[in-house]
Amino acid sequence: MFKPTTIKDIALALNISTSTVSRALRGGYEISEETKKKVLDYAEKINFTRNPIALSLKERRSYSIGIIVCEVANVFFSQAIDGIESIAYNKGYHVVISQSHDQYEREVINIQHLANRSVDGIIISLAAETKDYSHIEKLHEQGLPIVFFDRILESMDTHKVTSNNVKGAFEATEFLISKGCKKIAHLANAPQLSITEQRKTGYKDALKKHGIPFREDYIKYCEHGGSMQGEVEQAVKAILNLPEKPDAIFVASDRLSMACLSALKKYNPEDDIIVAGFSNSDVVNLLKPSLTCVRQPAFEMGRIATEMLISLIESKRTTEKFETKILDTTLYINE
Amino acid sequence: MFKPTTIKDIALALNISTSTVSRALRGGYEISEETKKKVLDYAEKINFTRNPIALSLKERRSYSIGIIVCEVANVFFSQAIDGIESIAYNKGYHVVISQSHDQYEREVINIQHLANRSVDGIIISLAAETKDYSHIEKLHEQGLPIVFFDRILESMDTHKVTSNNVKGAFEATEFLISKGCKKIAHLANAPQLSITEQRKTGYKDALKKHGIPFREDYIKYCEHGGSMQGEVEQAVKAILNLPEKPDAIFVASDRLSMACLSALKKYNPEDDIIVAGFSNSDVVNLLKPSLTCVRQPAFEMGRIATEMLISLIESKRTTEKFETKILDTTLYINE
DNA sequence: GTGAAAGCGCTAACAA
DNA sequence: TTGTTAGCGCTTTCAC
Repeated sequence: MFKPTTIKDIALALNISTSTVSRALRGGYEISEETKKKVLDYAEKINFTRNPIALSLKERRSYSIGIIVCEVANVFFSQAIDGIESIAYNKGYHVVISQSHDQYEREVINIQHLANRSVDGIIISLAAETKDYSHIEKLHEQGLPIVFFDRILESMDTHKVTSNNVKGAFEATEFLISKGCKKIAHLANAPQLSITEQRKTGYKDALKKHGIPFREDYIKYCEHGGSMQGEVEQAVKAILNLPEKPDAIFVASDRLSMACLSALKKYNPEDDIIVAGFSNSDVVNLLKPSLTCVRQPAFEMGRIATEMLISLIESKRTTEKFETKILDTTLYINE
Repeated sequence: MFKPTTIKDIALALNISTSTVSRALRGGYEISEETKKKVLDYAEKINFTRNPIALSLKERRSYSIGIIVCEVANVFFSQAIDGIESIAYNKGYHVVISQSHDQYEREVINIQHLANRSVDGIIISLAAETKDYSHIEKLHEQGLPIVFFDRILESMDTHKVTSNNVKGAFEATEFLISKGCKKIAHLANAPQLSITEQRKTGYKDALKKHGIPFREDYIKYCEHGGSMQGEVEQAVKAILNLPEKPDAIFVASDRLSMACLSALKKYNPEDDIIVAGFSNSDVVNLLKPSLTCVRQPAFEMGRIATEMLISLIESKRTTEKFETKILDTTLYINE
């Protein structure tokens, strides 16, 4: 069996008490340089590290933060994770990643699992399916620090980080209009998501500015964020079968964008539809059909969310003022 | 502060002892149905879960497994993670993911962090940079269960899972030959990786079978697995500048494949080079230049590795017989 | 069938 | 400056 050494072993070996060892180890005040050095040297020699589990139990915190995203196989989220890690590491926190796969049930299980003090706080981007938020609200009321990013819960009073979805969507749509498109469909994420509403607003604003009438039937939603088999294909087919076939599609997410291109390749060999959409993919310049994309500052969003979370965790006062940071997107044109 | 309820609270509320509560909660023998029901109902009502940290301390195990990959933003690894999760969840284990970013230093830090009993075992795919394995060997000697997948450490006696890299590389290379290519370069990963050697072997075997002379200068290595800025571009340029310009490239990994296509698009507008390489990307059919790819059964590899690891963790006997599973790849042709 | 008590590894009063 | 002790939340002998 894997049996690590404990401070007791050190105490025994050095013939001192465990509390002395403990004090020496934690940089300690109230301890002679001599004993301290002795302990540190020995600890170094046997490659000792304190048992983080015992530490957690004692200090009632784990120095780890939980993060819940729909999936890591999504460049936006993996970049955000890198941003989160970059801060967390420096501040001595460990990062525990879990995936909801856009399913409500998985989100509930994961958050429960993380919560019960196996993490000190949570950074979350909601699952597409989630409509009921009580599992999160309950924890929040109990005092668990929670920071939202990307897909946020507007109604909850805590820190939030998003990108400027309205503006991003506006620019993408306006780009399509500038290309001469007049019949612009919108392939959207689940309607209950914050980002869906925001991106839809930007889309509508752009249409309005350019005098193009908005038509509700030009929007097709993917209730499961595109994670359900055939979901996106269905939606794209529906768009292609619209009474007046669109000449462009504005797509609301990375996953949807890729699936949309695949579907178009399959069902629209004429290749007469221009696509613009949210995507942080790094191979976007290699794609055909091509994709003009709205890029979110994912890494930066992750950084900021983590700074916010750690500040929540480490602040004694519960009366911190909460803020919502909105970061700008950039349009990356591919033709 | 976040203050979860404990069995003590339940005991107090129900006016019984903590040990009784504990017994009831864990399905217990030696307990009356009546008390058991009472406790269970109450626990249910207040949505109680046992503190996993206290449990870990007591049982000397965490019911969590650590996994170290170079990066999650890589379809092969994210699929493998999904496979790992699928088994781990069912067996009651939590999954802790960390990324080495192909850096030796990060790998060491991560594995140390995971090891000290905050996980019960580790599944690892080595970082491209890693040449010294003592950080892993030490833990292994101490009895920490370790399973390798993908990039394995041949010399360590433990369970391993890989795909049939030799065969996969052979098929990809043979495909290029079947297309009439005679000057096939090889864009390779770091030379110390197990997969690099294996894929190179398959490549050489195919050349040999078809009477094409192997030339060492046709192989370009990426020491950092492509994670270093400009690394792949350099290598591709070197390939393009070979005295006899190649008519095909066999690429050794997903990340390298994408970067290679980007570089080709930029530096080889003639588009007269056929590329085949390892990749599990799901957008591969949308790429231009196109990429014929060798797909690894990532999900399955993750599943198997996890089953192996959990069997190691749960077996009392240290004298288990170790095995190396080799799974077949499939060639996915794109033209 | 149930409770009291010890202990997992560590820290932090409190004593000495 | 150092040691003794209690306790973090839970399980598990050992009594009753």
